[in-house]
Amino acid sequence: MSKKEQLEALESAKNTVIRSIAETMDLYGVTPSIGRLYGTMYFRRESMTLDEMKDELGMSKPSMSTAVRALQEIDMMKKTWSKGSRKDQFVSEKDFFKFFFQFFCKMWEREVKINLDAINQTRTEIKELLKQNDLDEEVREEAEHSLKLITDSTHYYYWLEDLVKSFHSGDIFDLVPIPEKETESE
Amino acid sequence: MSKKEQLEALESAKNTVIRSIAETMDLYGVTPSIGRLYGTMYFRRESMTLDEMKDELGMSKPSMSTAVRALQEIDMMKKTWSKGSRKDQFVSEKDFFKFFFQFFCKMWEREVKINLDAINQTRTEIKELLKQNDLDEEVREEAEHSLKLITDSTHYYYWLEDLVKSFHSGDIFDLVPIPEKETESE
DNA sequence: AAATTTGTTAAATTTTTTTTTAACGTTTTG
DNA sequence: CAAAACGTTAAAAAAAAATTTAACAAATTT
Repeated sequence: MSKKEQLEALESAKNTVIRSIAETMDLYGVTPSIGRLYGTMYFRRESMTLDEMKDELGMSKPSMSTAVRALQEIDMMKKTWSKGSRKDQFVSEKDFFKFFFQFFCKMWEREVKINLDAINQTRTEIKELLKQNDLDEEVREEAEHSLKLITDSTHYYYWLEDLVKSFHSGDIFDLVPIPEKETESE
Repeated sequence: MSKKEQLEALESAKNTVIRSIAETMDLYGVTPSIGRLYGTMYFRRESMTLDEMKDELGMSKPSMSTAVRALQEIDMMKKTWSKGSRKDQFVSEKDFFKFFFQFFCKMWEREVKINLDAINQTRTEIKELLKQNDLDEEVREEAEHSLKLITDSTHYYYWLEDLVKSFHSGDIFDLVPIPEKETESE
């Protein structure tokens, strides 16, 4: 078996994982191309430049530029200080735990903030409406139902906030411990 | 203030929350239209038919049909047995806790399964390659690196599996308790 | 059994998103 | 300081996704 064939066998084996990573990354809101880029870089020890990426994936440089930015936004890629080269260098985040916590905390915090803001505003408005003394009975009943519904839902958002805290603090590992190594990330 | 104006004020107040729900639901992989449908139905006490939905949102019936299916897939909507009507009736899931657990458990289980399957296959292939006695040194080193990388990553997937278990069992509530009511869901 | 209702699938259209090519501004190098 | 390299933005093209209209199949009613 020639060296070339050996390399091809290795590449083929790695591609299975690259594809599965790209496939499941749709859950993190990235496109298949971006997922493929991450999967490719996941196996790299050294950093890559935009030009290397575009050659590797057979895509344009602006696409790589935007893909890299998208991956940086969800903390799956970091710009690393270029040694000799004047080009930007990037490395993939290989610690899935780190990624997991950063991603979901950010996601849930956004969900809590946007919805609690809206709920608070709506609650104020409904309470204002309920003050009206000429309020139609049907409207009042409807308004009270809506008010109760969103007020109840705040419990969920507060709970989500607490969950994020337990992720940030690392308390989650008391409940679900990490089997071995990789504990000392971040 | 006329009854009509009162109703409009209430609708306007509710719309703030409907919009915020629709906005954050992109995190759950649904389109804005589907998010708006869910937000609309969230405030409804009674079930809705496809025709009522299409009138309410000003969209076509096939769109409602597919939207409802998408929401059912992420457990945000249920078909409810029609009383008098022969049309299908649907109600939104209003318990966000229930939704949260069903959604993320399903999501994470899928991620674990797809990636562990791929990793196992790739591990077998790389180990097979490493058995070759005429293996080029550079290829061997590269193969061993890849093998170590994916083997380490299994710890993450096993941990994710455990996390899902603690969600399913309810153990998560020992760590992050629910403030008040809504505890007895599912 | 014919006609109607209901939900879904199929095809066509529209809209949105992704990707590329071209152009630009900044920095570096000679 | 001119020329080249680099990353990004802008505009155009291509691809993908969402939406609608049309057609269909199953069930129900008359």
